[in-house]
Amino acid sequence: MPAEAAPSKRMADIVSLCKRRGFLFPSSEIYGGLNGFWDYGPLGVELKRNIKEAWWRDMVTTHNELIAPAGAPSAYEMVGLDATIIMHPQVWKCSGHYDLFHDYMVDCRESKKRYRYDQVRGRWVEYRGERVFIATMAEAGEEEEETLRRALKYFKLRPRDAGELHWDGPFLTLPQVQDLSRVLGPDAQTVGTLTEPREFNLMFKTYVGALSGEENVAFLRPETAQGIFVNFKNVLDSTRVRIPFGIAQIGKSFRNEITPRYFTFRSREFEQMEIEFFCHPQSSADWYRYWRDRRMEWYRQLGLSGERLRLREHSPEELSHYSTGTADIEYAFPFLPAGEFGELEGIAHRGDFDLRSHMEGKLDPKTRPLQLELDAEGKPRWRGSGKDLSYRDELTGERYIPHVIEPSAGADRAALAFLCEAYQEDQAPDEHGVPQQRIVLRLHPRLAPFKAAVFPLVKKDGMPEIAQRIYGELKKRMLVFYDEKGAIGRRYRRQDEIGTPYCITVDGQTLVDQTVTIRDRDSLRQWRVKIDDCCDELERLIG
RNA sequence: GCGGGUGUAGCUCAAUGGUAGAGCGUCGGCUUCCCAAGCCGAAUACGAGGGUUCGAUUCCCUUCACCCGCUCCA
Repeated sequence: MPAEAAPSKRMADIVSLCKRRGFLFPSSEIYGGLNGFWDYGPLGVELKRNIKEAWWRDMVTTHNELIAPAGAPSAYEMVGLDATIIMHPQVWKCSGHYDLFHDYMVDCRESKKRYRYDQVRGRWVEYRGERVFIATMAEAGEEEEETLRRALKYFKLRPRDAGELHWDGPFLTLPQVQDLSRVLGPDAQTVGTLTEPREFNLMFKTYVGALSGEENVAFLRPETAQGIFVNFKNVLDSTRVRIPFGIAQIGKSFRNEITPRYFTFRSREFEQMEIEFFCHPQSSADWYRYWRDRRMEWYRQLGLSGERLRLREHSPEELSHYSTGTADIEYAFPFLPAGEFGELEGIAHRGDFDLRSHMEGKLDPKTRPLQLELDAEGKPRWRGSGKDLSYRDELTGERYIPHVIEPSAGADRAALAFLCEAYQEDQAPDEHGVPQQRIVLRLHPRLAPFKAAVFPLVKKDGMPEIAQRIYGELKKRMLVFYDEKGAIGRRYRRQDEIGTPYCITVDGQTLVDQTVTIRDRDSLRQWRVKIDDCCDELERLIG
């Protein structure tokens, strides 16, 4: 193995290749680009399509509902869905995204930290005529001690002088404080460093209809999952599926990320590949384990087999309150510091939180068992649809609200991981047998943009005509590339750099015995096959 | 959002207060060759806006984008 380049260098090389070869471009680049948005070029779109198609094929179309796959508790059904990007605003209120993605934040000019407006708490204190609101982010049990400590420090007093401080009133949250100029920020030394609260809306807002007003505000979906939940009953009523079954969806989602970063890793517009798998509460834990392992295996089989891929089970503290299990499939992207991993996919046991929230109204995820979230007047914070989203088992007569296992993958992150994993610089001999550096994308043949390239060895003796005929035949079955320009070695290298797994070359012997060579990208091995067998051979190799 | 860095051809880089060079790549031609670098030729660039100046790619300001460190991360 050649020594790996430094992470940032390696990532820069990958970004450069993506640009050079047409995998990825900055969005609207001629106008200077747009932060958090990326376009897929001619090769990138093929790669991403192949990823999505592999996922859809493996999860949906080739799934046999008559047989329990290895590791699955039972056989199950899978169907697809394609919901809209803009949905009824109430969807996001009941899903929790509206509250969660709709924060007011204050910034501290001194500490450069940012806080959620409603999470900053503190209390008024007075000392020798100066009245200051000591703010803190400390935990509930520690806030008393913390504010005392910081008040003493602010007034330059010793602990034994604590009695001279006059505390005024109970703990308040920042929204209850009128004048931010007298607030000592949670990490500040001087007062009045907090900015006025500013709205941070992580959902993209738009308006339905020609008139814009608060009446017809809508949001671009921040996840595809909700389209599945709100169609749960439609799917049940129209397809005869029975639990356990899954609904799969691929589609764009939008999040107004505060800090888009790391190439396409954290983009504001991105594509998700999600399954909501509905099952009986009693078997949900088994299904969770099945999906977790199944999804991990999917990445492995498509080439993320090394130790850069890992499965990380969330610790109990990390879990949503209603979830009994969540695992992330993570990849050690080269742009991350050594030892750090970035999420490719999350597999979450979501219980009945989503269906019940859309049924009864938004549930409070902090309650257990889950209860309706109430507003200050004791009324439901967000009303549900009121529709019955429970399921009746026709055989047993049992009626229940299914539990949900959610494998949620990022298509762009997968594309990026496959690119990073595939990118290698190795040595290949030149025409004099001298090793030369070679850039090669060792993409899995299923994912490679071009499955093969077809070359005439030289541009004479009828070789181009034969090669073009082969190209025409292959083109009917797969994406292939034709090239007759320049030295043969150079043509091989060009294909190596874009991950084409096989090259078919028409040479002198072809004219004699109607065979061509097939050259393997990774081993550089060549063998001969009959022209007529070319296509079958390739399809066998690609699998 | 804060701090630091960067921005010149498709890519990687260079030079310069008097409008820019190279390597690779690309295209055309020669070569007809099984793993890029043999020959000839060609095209293509100062992120955007403003200011200073006789003149700005160069200096200043603003802005945008990318990278690094914070912050955020459902």
